[in-house]
Amino acid sequence: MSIVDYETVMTVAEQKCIAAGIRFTKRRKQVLSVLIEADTALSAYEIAEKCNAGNNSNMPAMSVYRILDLFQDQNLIHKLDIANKYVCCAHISCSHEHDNSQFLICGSCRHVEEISLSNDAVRALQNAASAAGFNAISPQLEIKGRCSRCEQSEGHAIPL
Amino acid sequence: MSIVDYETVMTVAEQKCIAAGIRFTKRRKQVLSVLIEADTALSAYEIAEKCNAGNNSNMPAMSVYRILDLFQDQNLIHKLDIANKYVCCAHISCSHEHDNSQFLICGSCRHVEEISLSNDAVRALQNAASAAGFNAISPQLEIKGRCSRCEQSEGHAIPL
DNA sequence: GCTCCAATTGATATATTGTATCGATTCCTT
DNA sequence: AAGGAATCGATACAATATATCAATTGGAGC
Repeated sequence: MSIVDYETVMTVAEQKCIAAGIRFTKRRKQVLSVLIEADTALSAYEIAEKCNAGNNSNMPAMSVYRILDLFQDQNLIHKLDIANKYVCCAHISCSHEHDNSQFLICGSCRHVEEISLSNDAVRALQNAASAAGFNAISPQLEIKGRCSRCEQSEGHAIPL
Repeated sequence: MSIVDYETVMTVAEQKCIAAGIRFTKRRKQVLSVLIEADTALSAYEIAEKCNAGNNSNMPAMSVYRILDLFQDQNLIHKLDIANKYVCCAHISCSHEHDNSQFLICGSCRHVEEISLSNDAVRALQNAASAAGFNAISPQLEIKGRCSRCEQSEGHAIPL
């Protein structure tokens, strides 16, 4: 994140929560705020730490997990299963709906790009899955890789 | 697994280990054996349990992790990062080399299919990655879904 | 404003997955 | 048989995640 306007995202998030009949509390604002400002994926415990950095706040990891679950239900954030980390949805403030998400995750610096695959590519995956007896596949795809920054500093020494 | 001939796989694995200058010990045979006979992905601790079921064997989880690392280096097994579970490579006894692997993972029953994507599909993914600044992507792709068996018994009630 | 109820949070315990470390043992080479 | 590397045993601990139940908060209706 950090490309998108902070205020816009917070506002849209609040509206989404209200529309869903849940509260956009101080705790929840804190968590979302941390994720918006992060430029990498964060673990639940890292989010808790950042919430507690400096302030007099005391955010237990437990609460973070609860809030993360809730935000996932609202499609405000995504969990990256291959990294056990969480990112803010890059499309919160877009007007159009996104019913699928693809992520590129840098194995070195954990930087994450949320991309959009072509319909052809998605269809090719779905066809391959169907052929193997999986008609339903997850709308979320996670691809591990190495971002150009890390590739330059590391070369090809470290395998993916 | 369990489609492929048990003996063949064990023999090939032993040869691979010898060729790599490492031993194919009793412990290692036990672990590989469990993975060959499993029809789902297993966690390290599940593997340890299965090794210890019935027998007088005492396989510590620690040893399982060590052995899993070693087998991964030899490309005999794969770790499914989105599930934190391990599967036997479906191509151990194939003669040709496999430098990439794609997995379909059933979120309900954990059944795993190791598939081969078309070159076109792989290229489409790589192009999308490059466009986002990731020139190097992992040769392993994991796709969550629901196998036809579970789809029939569950319907579409449970989201992916 | 007050009350009641549901939503939210606090607090603690515990499960699951994985890594670090170091000494003991095994096994191959010479 | 001895030396040394590979393997294993044992213990500790870190990181991620879930379960549970009591306490608190915040609105809706009176």
